[in-house]
Amino acid sequence: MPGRHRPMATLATVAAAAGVSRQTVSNALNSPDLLRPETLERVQQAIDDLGYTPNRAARNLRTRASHLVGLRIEPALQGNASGLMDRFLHSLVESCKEAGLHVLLFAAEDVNDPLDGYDALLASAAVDAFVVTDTYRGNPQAAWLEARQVPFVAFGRPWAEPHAQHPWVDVDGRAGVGLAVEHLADRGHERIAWVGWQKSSYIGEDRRSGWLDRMHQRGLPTTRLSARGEDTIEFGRRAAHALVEGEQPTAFLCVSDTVAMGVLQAIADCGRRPGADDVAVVGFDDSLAAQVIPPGLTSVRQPLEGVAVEIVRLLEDRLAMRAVEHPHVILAPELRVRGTS
Amino acid sequence: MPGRHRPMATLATVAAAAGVSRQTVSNALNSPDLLRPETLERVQQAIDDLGYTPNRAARNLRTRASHLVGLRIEPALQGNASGLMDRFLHSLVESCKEAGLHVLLFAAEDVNDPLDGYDALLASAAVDAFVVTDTYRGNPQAAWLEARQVPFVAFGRPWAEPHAQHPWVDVDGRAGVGLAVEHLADRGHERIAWVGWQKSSYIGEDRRSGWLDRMHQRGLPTTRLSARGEDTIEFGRRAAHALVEGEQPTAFLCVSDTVAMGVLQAIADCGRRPGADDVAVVGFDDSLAAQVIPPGLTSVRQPLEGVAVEIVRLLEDRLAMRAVEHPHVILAPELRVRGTS
DNA sequence: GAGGCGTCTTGGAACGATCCAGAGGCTGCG
DNA sequence: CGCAGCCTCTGGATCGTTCCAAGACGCCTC
Repeated sequence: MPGRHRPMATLATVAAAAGVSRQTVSNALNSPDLLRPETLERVQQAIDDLGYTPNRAARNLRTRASHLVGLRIEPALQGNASGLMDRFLHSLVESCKEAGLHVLLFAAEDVNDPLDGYDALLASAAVDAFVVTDTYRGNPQAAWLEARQVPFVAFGRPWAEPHAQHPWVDVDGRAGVGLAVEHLADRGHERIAWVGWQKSSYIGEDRRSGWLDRMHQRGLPTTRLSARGEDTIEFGRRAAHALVEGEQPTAFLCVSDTVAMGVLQAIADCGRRPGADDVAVVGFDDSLAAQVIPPGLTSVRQPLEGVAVEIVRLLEDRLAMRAVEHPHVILAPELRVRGTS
Repeated sequence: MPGRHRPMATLATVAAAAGVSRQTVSNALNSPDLLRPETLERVQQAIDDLGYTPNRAARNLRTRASHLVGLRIEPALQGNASGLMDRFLHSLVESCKEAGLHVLLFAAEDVNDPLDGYDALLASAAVDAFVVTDTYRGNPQAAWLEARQVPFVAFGRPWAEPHAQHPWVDVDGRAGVGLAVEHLADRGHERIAWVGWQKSSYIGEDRRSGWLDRMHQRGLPTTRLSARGEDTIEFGRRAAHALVEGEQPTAFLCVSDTVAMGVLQAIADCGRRPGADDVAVVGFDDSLAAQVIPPGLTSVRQPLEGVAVEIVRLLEDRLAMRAVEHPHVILAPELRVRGTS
């Protein structure tokens, strides 16, 4: 690194300038109430004059804390995750800032190993904690991190082990879909179809249960109104065509915006226009595409800003070693109503 | 931070275990060729046995380098930037990993101050370098950072000062649009309209020049075939309607996917189908929406992976204080052909 | 066999902060 | 007046690594 114009000020420099000892300067920063006001001001003056900022590395070494939070960045998925991650990341960085933390991104050597990458950062004490995001495919990370007593918070429930004790924050997909059912039913729709993911997807089944339960609650039919498949446009299209040939639903509730795009195509194939012509479509994720496609896709929006806030809150508890009784937060999404419904 | 099960191994621990001095262990890691093979192996064995990893903070303190690269994350924009950032970030993290660097995200207190946030990280020696991304609105950061001799690389040319000497990497928007003109002309289109951003946008004018020049080169008309406005769907729609009423272009070349979405809507308004019906549309950015909207929007794709690689390469030069003669890289985008053309 | 050289190894110092124990001045109480 | 106790401030030690200068050792040469 090229040298600075002035040699960087240190505690000792400031101490000399203020005519006090190093420790006094340190106290001025970390426990100002220990100083006599007069001394404090003198030290402050010296700090300002010299433009002093504590050296991170030295502080980290001594306090054994880096105030960095590691986040493993997953390969950009083609579909739904893209765009979501953007929003989440920004909120997370913002929330971390409030807490005096920074976000350190890292990537795995081996993408398929969900543990890869964590170890290295941990062993070198480069980060204090982690935010774990890809819990949807099981969460070996949680067990691994917990065994090592590493502070971390997961975005996403431990579906496979519902009683896991580690802190997590998640979005109530089920409630979100429930909202959508309400919305559609209020507009007079009765045959509301579900276009979802495979049974093996915990998240997919959670969202589906929101549809199923609310439909039953309102006394609406669900038989032969449900399709399941992968998260692709193509699947959405095929599923919609099949459903139309069957029970002729008037509304399609989709597990993701990607699938919803396929459904929209299928409707266009039939020469009908969603929103008008008595056909409604609702997606999930409020992706950019949902906002952009005419006439605007109604979609369930995840409160990622809130998720970030809660994650950081739990992280702070954990870092401060405050025991929290039930460190689990489920946030309700909201419905963004647009032209397709 | 909660204590580990075993107290973390240190250089001294390893040295004791291997029966050598601290320095020898350090050499085993940093300049293994200084050691006799036999000694090296013994040390290696001890390192493996104890699961030793050098402590980052201590190393940072001693070497005055953090191997962290700061990236200021901007508020998620509604439009084109979203999704792009995702792709870029991932590539950057990946490239940084190759170089032994990590990416540290930070946010500004005051979003409107382009310098905010850099100072704090710099003064505390938390990062070694920066990647600066928002050069499109002028780049006071570049001047500021350069004055402080801080290593950094910009993503985006210094439009306002073309001869600035700091390293930067950019995408050749002009060439990308040129590609699109070729593509459309090859398909027989002659009246190809430009739907772009305001004259005040450097990037917008750069892209437009690609259209203008290539059109002239091929002897195609451009008068009354150009519209300029803001980056919204609504503008795209209005502009397309106006153009259709005028010169009746058969193809629309758009400065962004967002604008292109508006153009697509306008075409649908007229009851025609892009791709079929002799109307073509091309966008810019290859956003998620472009991939998802039927029948697929042809779009210019920025080589963000390549951008990240080049940025890190320049960053390494800079960090190693290697003088590079002309530290500027312009990468060519490619055209993703889809249904709309 | 002494001197010189190269290879390998060593202990001490330094990076810049915080922790710790204790010194000095002041007040208040017996 | 003496002493405990509080407040304020100090100097030394420490975190774990790398830099530095010098020591130990073996080998070659004269």
